[in-house]
Amino acid sequence: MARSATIRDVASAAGVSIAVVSRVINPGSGPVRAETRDRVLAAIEQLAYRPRTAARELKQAGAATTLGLVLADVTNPFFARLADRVVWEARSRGVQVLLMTTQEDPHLEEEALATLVSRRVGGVIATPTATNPDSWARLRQLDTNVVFVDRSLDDVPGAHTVSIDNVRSARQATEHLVDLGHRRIGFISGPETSSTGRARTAGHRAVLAERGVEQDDALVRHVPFRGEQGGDAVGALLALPEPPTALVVANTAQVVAALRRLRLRGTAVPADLSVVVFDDDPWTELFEPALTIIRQPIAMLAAHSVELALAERASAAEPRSIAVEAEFVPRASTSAP
Amino acid sequence: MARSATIRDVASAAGVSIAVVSRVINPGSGPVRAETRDRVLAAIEQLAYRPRTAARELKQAGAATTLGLVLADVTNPFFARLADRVVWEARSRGVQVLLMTTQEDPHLEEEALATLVSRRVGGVIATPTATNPDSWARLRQLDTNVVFVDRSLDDVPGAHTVSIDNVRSARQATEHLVDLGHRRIGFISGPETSSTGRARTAGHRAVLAERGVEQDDALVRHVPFRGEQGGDAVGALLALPEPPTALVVANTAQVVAALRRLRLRGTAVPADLSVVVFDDDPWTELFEPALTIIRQPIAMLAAHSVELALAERASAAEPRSIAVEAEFVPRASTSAP
DNA sequence: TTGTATGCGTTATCAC
DNA sequence: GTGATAACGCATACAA
Repeated sequence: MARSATIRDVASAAGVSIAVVSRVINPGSGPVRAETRDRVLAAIEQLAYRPRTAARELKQAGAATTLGLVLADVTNPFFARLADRVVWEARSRGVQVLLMTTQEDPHLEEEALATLVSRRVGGVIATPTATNPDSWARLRQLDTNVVFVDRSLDDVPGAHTVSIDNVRSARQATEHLVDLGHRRIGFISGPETSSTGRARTAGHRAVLAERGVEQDDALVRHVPFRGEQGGDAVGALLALPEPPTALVVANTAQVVAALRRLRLRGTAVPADLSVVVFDDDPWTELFEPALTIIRQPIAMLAAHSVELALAERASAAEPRSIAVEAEFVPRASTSAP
Repeated sequence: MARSATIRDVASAAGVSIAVVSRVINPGSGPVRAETRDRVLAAIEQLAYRPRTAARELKQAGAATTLGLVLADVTNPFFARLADRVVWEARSRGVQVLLMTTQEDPHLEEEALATLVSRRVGGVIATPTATNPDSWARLRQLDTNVVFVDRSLDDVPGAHTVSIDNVRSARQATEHLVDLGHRRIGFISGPETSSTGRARTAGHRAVLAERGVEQDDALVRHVPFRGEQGGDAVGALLALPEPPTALVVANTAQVVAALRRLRLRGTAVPADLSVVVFDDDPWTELFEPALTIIRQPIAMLAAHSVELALAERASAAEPRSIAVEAEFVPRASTSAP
């Protein structure tokens, strides 16, 4: 309850000036006699003094004690695990993470960015929902590092991007199915406005073309990241006059919804339908049958993101685009048609 | 790149003093002529001015613009969903959330608390790992609201607690199984040092006593929240000379590990073993057989936690202990032995 | 209704 | 080695 100790309290308790205390707190910022330092440290200990972050941030503008993490939805296990790793990486560098969620709502995203601006965070890592050009621009204008992870958006100059090689992973999934003999492959992907959605369908289509498999646009479904439309897409695909014999769920956010629909319909996997999924949760292995998955190297995504977000902010720095390799894990949910 | 606008820039651009700008920014803090306000707002807009949070926090000490959320592990879906709701509740009050994880490591927890102290957060919501008496005390000493959620620890005077009624929920699970005819019920719970672990085993034991079912300490396993010991506990229970015919996994963090072991052993559920689980993830319904669960009202836990964490800090305020009701959801994983 | 001046807790620049 | 002192950006008591 007593007003907490300030640098001044420590100074007078140790019988020195605040300048000396400051030097003790920030080693290397100036000379302090060993004996004096000990006295100061004792006073600090005794008063339980902790320098106020707010004051520090105010003083040294370029601080970077905080990182903004703007996720669509922490409920999604993929994002949750990403958050976990980001927090870990940041902490190991003495940086804290401000977590915000957009629920895929551009308005909320805008709001999040505004507060991030107010806070002058060192950098922001985000799964962008929409191009809020003004907001992102304002952030960049403050010379804040912007890192898009998992997804990315065009039209945001200067933003870094970290994701898996989506074209390649989609290729692997489709190749796997084509090799098994499938010719009609349903593909549920993210919105076409998202780089992720575009890349994954592109990889898929490329393989079909190379293998001479007939393309049918009705088999490719672009589904929003949020909501239950993953289930509807499954329903629509299976209701087709010539339904698919295999399915790739390439929209991480919709995996559970899609599988729930499958279970509900009593569709036998892989007997009636082979399934590959872009998601790696412990439960995908517990699922019956164990699911064939694309495993994203989440720790690596986080490491690169934090690295870029906390980089020395040279405004001229070339925006980087990092693609890490995902792992294809064949399990029991895929078989010959 | 240009140094971002300050209140002074706005003032001179609008041809007024900074005091006026401040009043415009904080409505209700003083009178401003409508016409003047418009001019100021225009300048703010034009300069893309945003007041710096650091400066505000420094000035008004009681601010509460930030909330600390100290979780054991965001990878755990239960905590992830809790985080999601906490962020939501906080945001709706204009408060941001600083996310930190302890990985059940007292040392990391201590570190997290230290930085929270430096930041003078409005309150902290935590799933405490160990009693770091000094750390928690220092926090309370700063008149910071401390809310323990899900678990709680004794020895931390002044801390609020929000959780489900663990005794009651454990009772329901055990009653359900006893009603089905089970007499040997395995019980995997959290550490005995955690209030959660104690309450759940207490509820379990109370029912056995009431129903005249023989108690066997070998059937009750206390397992740490972190690691793979949930699986080992399952193995140990099934290796008993007289193995259980039913199992309650009352350690939310160990649910997946326990089930994985079950799956690995090929134990038939519920034929060989009925299973009740303290966890409500979408996938518990997708699991084969669909799991009988205790559904925790996560949104409510979050709402109460944020409420308490952001409450007016009257240091004399009575520490509150809120218990909300969980829902028992019988599904296919439980049957007569 | 508006403006001036002071302080919040630090860091950093100088003299000493 | 150490100590005054001036910012940092904002809110506010008080004067005008």
